[in-house]
Amino acid sequence: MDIREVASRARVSTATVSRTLNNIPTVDPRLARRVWKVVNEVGYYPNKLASGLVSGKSRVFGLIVSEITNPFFPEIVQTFENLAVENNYEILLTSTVHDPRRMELSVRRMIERRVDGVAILTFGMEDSLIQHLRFRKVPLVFVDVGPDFPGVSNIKINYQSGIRQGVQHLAALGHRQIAFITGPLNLKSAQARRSAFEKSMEEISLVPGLIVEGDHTMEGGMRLLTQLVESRIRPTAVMCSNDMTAIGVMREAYDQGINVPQDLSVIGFDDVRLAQFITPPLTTVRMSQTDLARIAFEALMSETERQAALKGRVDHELDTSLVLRRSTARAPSEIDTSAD
Amino acid sequence: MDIREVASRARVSTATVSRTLNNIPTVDPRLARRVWKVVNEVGYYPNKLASGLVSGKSRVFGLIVSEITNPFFPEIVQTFENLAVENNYEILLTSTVHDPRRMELSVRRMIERRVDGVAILTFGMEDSLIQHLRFRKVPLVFVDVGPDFPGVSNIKINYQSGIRQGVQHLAALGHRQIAFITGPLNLKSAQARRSAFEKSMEEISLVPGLIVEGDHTMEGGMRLLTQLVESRIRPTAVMCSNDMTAIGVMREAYDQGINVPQDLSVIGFDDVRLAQFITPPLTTVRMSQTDLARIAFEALMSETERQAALKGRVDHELDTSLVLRRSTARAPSEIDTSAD
DNA sequence: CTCGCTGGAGAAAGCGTTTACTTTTACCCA
DNA sequence: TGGGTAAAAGTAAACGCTTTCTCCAGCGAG
Repeated sequence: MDIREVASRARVSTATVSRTLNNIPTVDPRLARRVWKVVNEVGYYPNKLASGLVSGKSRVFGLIVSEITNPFFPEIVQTFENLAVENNYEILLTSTVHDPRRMELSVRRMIERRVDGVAILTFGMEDSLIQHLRFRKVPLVFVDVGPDFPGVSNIKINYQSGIRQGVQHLAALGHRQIAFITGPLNLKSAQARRSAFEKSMEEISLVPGLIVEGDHTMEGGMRLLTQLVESRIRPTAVMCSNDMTAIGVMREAYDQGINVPQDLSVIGFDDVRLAQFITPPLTTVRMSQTDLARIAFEALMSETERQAALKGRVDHELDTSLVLRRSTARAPSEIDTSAD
Repeated sequence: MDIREVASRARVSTATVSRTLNNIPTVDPRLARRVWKVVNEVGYYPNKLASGLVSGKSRVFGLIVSEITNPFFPEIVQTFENLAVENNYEILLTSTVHDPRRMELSVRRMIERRVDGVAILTFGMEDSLIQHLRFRKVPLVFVDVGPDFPGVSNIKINYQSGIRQGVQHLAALGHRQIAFITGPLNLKSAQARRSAFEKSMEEISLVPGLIVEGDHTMEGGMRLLTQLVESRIRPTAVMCSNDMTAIGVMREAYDQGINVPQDLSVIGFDDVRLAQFITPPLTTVRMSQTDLARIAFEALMSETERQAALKGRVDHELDTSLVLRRSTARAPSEIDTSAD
């Protein structure tokens, strides 16, 4: 069943069928009705491969993530898909699983399918790969790390705001010894979070002395908690560069009989969905995944719809903010002090 | 840059280029080398829309899930994607979010993109929608609920094996009052799990008296734990129809000061990734998501490659089994008894 | 030496749309 | 009534590949 069949049954040309289906307003309503009737009767579904081929727009957006199983991404993918259906796009989901070969394959797949734009939500993408996409004038959107080129947008995360709130929240609860477990420091985003922590501490005259490098995994969190606990000055609170680390910290604390939050307050980062599911529910800095996805999608849309002439780099902002749950409490030392 | 350009630069015909790219063995190695050289030099990426159009195979598999954010699915999607890249497919991911309109859209999108097969991992798909796909001879694979038609495969889950292990594990720990929180009973899979529980209990002469209907959410688990705890006979262990319910149970137990596993043992179902992340790590019945994905993908592949003539319904089996973690322990009543 | 094969390469016909261009139709005004 | 114009419908040429079919060269056998 193709457009010609529909055309002949509706006694019109294929052009008219095409125009009808695409809601071009110049077609006579009576003809349009005839076309729609046939379309519904025979269950005609236009072939997007064909229309993409001739129109030059596939109506597919690429979405490159590092790992689909990373709890940070499902929410993003879901939101992206919601927006896609709303706007008649499909999404081509690709993961790099931290493998350079897969990264390369990702961009190859995107190009071969002729996507109309790509959101790159993974860190550490080779510049040369990006050039392949730029060379073909594919609209791009990055978070944090986008290169400074026309046609590529960038979503700037405001790490400072949320992390400051976290630090001040802890300080208000009487914590002075606040540790910070960073992410892998080759990641720009991890560096930015650490800097935000340092700055926030210094703002209120606390010294950010207890900073250790983690790796954004639960195992890392577990390992580093034991390390922190054994260190000379033992922290009463620990902030983490992401939620998985915080979850590892809490798990190890539980195993060592350290009570969260009574003995130790912990704050995460990201506000991954499962932060609500653990016990106690994790106080964390939210970087809204749905907002992130929406910004990325809309950046792609507007860049795609825009005529080639005035393509420019557009920056977007995403704020972060603390969400209070139950993994933070008054510092234990406070009580000690008052007991002295 | 298209195939003609490559052909002329390599001084061969487009047919030869096409054959070279598709590894058709009949092309002279010297010509092939010339072609590859040009392909690499100019960075030629064939247009899959065009090749899909003419060959009639898009090399895309559809994957319909209920919600991408449901912790059950990310692992499946990831595995599916891994297999897809290995075999030169793409995946068209679609979620129904429990909305009939989205379901309809899902199948429409699949058809319009001319997918080569669809894995339907969501429950309660309208039969009429499925007909649309069957009508177009799209290979289909279901889990549990596939209709009995040629060309549609079905993955049968063996709920009994894992659930029996769970029950016997609890019994061996001295539990007699074992509750079961079901899923929404309009789901076939939830019914099957309940039946498996009943049967497993009866096998060892325990009465499956404490069965309550849940909804596969954490909130449901929380609500039903309080209900169970207040009931006439209080269970010492509870098995749940899925992990989210179990997590809700554990959370509520924590809030009520009930110690897991000392006061209450809990067993989940699915072995969702985050089951390892909570405290204590959840003992649960594994239904391997990677195996499920692999079976589904391979079913689609073999059905797609198979010549139309001998298409038949193929059934596949997926086993379940208990994975021991730390949410189960000796029944508290045992201790009481021995103290008497 | 010619005939018949065979294997490899090229020519060209689509695949199912969109869209630029052409034709038809209808209407209005001189 | 005729000609001009604008709007709507139709014609047909792409889009970038695959694949069938044709062609040609080379080779062995009669």
